[in-house]
Amino acid sequence: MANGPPIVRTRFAPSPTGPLHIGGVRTALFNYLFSRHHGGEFFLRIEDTDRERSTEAATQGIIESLDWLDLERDGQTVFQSTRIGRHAEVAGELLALGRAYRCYLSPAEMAAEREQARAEGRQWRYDGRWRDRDPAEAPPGTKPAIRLKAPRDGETEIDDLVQGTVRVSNAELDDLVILRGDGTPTYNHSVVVDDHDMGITHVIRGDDHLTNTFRQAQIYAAMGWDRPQFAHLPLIHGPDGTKLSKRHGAQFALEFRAQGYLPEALCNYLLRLGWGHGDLEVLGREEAIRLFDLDGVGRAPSRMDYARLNYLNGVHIRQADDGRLTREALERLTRRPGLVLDDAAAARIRRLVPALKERAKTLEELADSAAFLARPVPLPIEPKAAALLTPEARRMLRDLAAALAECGFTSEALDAALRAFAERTGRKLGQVAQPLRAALTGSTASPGIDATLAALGRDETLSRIAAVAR
RNA sequence: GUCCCCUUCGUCUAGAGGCCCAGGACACCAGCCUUUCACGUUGGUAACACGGGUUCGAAUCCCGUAGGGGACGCCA
Repeated sequence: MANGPPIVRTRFAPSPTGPLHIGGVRTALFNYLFSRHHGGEFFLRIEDTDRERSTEAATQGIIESLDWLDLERDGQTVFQSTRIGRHAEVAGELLALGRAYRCYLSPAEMAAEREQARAEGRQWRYDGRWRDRDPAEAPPGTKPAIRLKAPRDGETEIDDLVQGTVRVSNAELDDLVILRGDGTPTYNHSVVVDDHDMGITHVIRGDDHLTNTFRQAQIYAAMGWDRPQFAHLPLIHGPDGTKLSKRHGAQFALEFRAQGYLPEALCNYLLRLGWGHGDLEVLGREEAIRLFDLDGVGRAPSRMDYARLNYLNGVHIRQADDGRLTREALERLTRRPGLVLDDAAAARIRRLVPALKERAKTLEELADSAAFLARPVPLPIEPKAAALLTPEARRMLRDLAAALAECGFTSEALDAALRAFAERTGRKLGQVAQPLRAALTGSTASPGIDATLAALGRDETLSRIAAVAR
């Protein structure tokens, strides 16, 4: 490829006013995948011009979220607040060009008019009263805002890569403020200036920005700048079709992490939510980059389906590296009371993870199912498990312990030993395995009993049996 | 209220005029596998919002209706 600017340059531009929302994650993901698919670049820009609501903690949370999801950025993070001088400069150019003007209508007056209009059931729209008025008539002491001289006739049209051609009559759009009375830029203005200066070629964002795009298009036009391509992604709703909220479940990236979702599973889920490629359901990062494009994105909003996310998380857990899963389980278990996480326990967990991961939907479940391996004797026994430990079963376990003391502790040898013991004592395998499982795990559910025994090792096994045997 | 957008199984989607009395996946139900729980596997229930056109033929094109969403700030 020759030198020169990349064909594709995208950005994710959140405002740091709270945790990164699942909708934002998907926007970031699509921007990332699109740029990577086309061999382009992906930037992060923090839109922190609202000093009141922006926080450093939120910025850190966004970065931490993106890092967790492995959405790697190019270049330095851009902080919009550092660019307000440039925003003002462009506003000045617009003024000089005669494409903008000072408006002395005070915010208080405007609010009053708006209130009045609402009371009368009308929509208030700025009438452009300061467009051609002599600034000499300005009321003293009012700091003017700068408004764009928006076209009044015709229509503004955008060719959206997802939504198709959308147009609106210019009569619907009033002269928007680009610079406030205090000299700070408004959102629509700073976005345009930054996207232009950063050389952004594709603006991929939530559908809630679609109508902003018309106003932004007018700024591009006034400055004589080329517009980037736009792609507006449909929003994500809660399972019931209403706005996703706390009562539906996790909604922030780091909440999903805390609940034990793998980043690749969340990305897989979000990718397939609102995008499809034939019958493909399970995709890793490489494949996603290879196949993703905007023409596969649907136009209708979609609902969050936690059950499906659980399924995909299970699939990715089963595909995940055992060492990684062991570390995850261990880390989660250190936060739980009543466990002894010494080297021996860690080794037991490491041995059983290959079997445990087959049945876990989340890392929390994985940790749950591994916890018994780190529990000191005597184990707490669940009621259903206790019911299996009848006097007869306890006597059987005493005899079984003798057999196990002689046995090699590999799954194969243990399986053979158990079958032999069952046959010799005239029991079905289940009649041996279930009480044994109860004694070893305190539960009625665990991986195969042979693998469980092998993971525990001889000493721990015999000690656990001794605690309940008669 | 005004403007813009959307509408295939409960959910995510495949489908770009005949391959579709609509395919896949999750969820759900039943069977199989089995030492438990999972996994896996086999089968099943289940959708083109509605009404008009256009066409030999429409889930696919057009128009209406209904429903849903978004935007209407000197917030982002």
